[in-house]
Amino acid sequence: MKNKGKYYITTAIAYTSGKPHIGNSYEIVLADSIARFKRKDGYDVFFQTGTDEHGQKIELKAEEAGITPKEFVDNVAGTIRGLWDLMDTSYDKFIRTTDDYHEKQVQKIFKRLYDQGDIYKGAYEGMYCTPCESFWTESQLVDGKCPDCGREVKPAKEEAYFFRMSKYADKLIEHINTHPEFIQPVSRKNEMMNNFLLPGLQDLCVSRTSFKWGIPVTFDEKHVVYVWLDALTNYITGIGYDCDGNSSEQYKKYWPADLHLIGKDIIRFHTIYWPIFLMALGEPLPKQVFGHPWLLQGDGKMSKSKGNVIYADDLVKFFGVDAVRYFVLHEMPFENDGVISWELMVERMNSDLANTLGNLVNRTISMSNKYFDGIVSDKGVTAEVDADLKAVVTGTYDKVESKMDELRVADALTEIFTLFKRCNKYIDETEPWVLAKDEAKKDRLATVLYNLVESIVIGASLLEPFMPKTAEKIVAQLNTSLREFDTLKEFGGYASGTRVTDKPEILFARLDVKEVVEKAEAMFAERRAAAEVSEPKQDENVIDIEAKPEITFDDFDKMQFQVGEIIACEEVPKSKKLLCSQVKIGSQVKQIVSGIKQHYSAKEMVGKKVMVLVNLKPAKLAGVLSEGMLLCAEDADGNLALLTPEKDMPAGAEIC
RNA sequence: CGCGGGGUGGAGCAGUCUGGAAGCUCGUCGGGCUCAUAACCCGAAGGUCAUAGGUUCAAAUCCUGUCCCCGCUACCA
Repeated sequence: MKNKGKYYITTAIAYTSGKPHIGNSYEIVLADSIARFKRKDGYDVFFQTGTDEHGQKIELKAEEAGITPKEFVDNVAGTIRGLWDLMDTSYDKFIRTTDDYHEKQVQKIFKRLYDQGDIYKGAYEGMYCTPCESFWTESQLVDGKCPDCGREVKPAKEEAYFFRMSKYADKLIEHINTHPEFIQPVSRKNEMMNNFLLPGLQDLCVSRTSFKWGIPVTFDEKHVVYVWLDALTNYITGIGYDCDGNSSEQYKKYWPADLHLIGKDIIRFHTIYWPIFLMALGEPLPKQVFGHPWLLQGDGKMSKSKGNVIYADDLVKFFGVDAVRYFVLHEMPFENDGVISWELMVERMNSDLANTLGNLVNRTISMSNKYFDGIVSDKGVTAEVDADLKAVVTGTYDKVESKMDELRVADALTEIFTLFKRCNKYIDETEPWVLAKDEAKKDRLATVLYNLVESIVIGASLLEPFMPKTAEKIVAQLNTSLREFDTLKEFGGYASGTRVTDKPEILFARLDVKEVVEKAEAMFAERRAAAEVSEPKQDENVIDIEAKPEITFDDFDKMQFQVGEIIACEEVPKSKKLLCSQVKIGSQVKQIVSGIKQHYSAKEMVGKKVMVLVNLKPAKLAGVLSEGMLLCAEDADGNLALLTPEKDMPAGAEIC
């Protein structure tokens, strides 16, 4: 295979806040199939993946678990790496953002960008809600109050470091315009341009003081480096970038990356901030960023509380590694999200893997044994039908390669299965069992079987990057080895006279949908039960909420509660939650908007006597004026119940 | 009028950028075959491409309006 040059591919590094589900694991398999394909296709490939381990969320999770952040991420990073290995991925480097060399470089980079004026110290100004410890912009405020808790906010300043994005915006726009392949798929390019670049880039806050679990800024210890600046640089630190100019040979060879493979949700970071950071460092930009779609669970939302989250290792247990690889690669379309469900998984497994591929290999080997005692030889007795078979088989490599060039992995797989389907058809066309009955056609029969074996070997060789173990198994049964890509346009490489195995192994057994679904249900039920055990005393009937500060009687006395009678109620248009009620309180009628549509219909509200906070300052909700508040009790699941007097009381009665 | 994505035969999707005879896989029905994992091969039925208009010789594809679904955001008083 001639060397086609270097190819550096990366996945996004996985955030170590918890075990990734199948939707998150998809990316590594996709990247792996591309990396393996490129390697076989003559590229000098470097494939990097890893974990992103800093940030407030992790700090909190660790605290909940009662361990240090480092212990927490060590644990999760181990799980993630285990999953990647389970999926048989061939990464060359697994980087962790807590690795020494990485942290050191991030600190140097931060310092350098500061020294050269790209990062400056400023103040994050906004409205601050003390109890929530959150900053809000004017536009986020609701009626001048904290959108989270509704309490007063006050203007505040927090010292922070900012990156001068605006300085590089024009250069980036220019780059994107002159490199149409930079952002893939193209539809994302417009999104980035229209939403962020053209309206004008804001400077990015690149340091935090609100938590500790991050890389400290060397010259200002109160601050830690913003997670994205930390995380993105893994792509260069992982291969030996040095900020002082002493980068490794490896870095000089592989950078810039040929492909950053990422989820569509983080395209902004990779196509705007990351290139700008690189510009500031004077490094070349990655050649391509591909934002792949998501794999979603079809039968209901994945949720931990429902206990129906599918993990890669669950699927592997049921179907085996290669079947799972095949499924995620095949089912994932190019631009829109894909669906995964147990039913679809079984369907693919049965029709493609068991019927088309497994059965083809099995029947071919069986016939060779039955008719020739396992010896496969080319007797050179051809017929017209052979030409089309050979054309399809020898033409597949080009088709697969061109699909892979466009990163259309699912389509590439389909091309390979077209080859296998063509083989099945060939068996029907040549009818070996008929040939076998006629001694004079023995040589033709031998040739037919030879053609099949040869076709299967070529198909298996193309399949290797996607299903490595299966490809190996196939050629092992045929007593040969996988071919190099540059031989795949030639038909006839299989050594005539080779003996295939006499006991063909079933590659993929057919599965029963019902059985699989039942087993999956059982597994989820078990998982739910285990979760309940490990979280004891979450007593269903007792709810603890966060304590608020103590108040005085005077505080309490400021609030005026009265019984109100709802005399009319209607839904607020364009709103999912709001009902607008006319409430009679004494002699007056107030209009009150409440977020209870999901629990009460407008009709059943009418006539109820409820507890009302009367002297709340009026506010507009979804454009509708609300002059008070109906009081409700809320349980842990968010179910609401209106409070009504235990005995009938007249509208207007004071509650005290 | 918050932002974005989507609505293509029973199911899952492609095709939409760059208009030019509606395609793939599964399922269903009929036929063929028996080497094989009840697998394989052939054929058929089934779609007004959400909907209403417009541009065009020609629209799933471009433009406009409407309806519905899904994320995010959000009004949780």
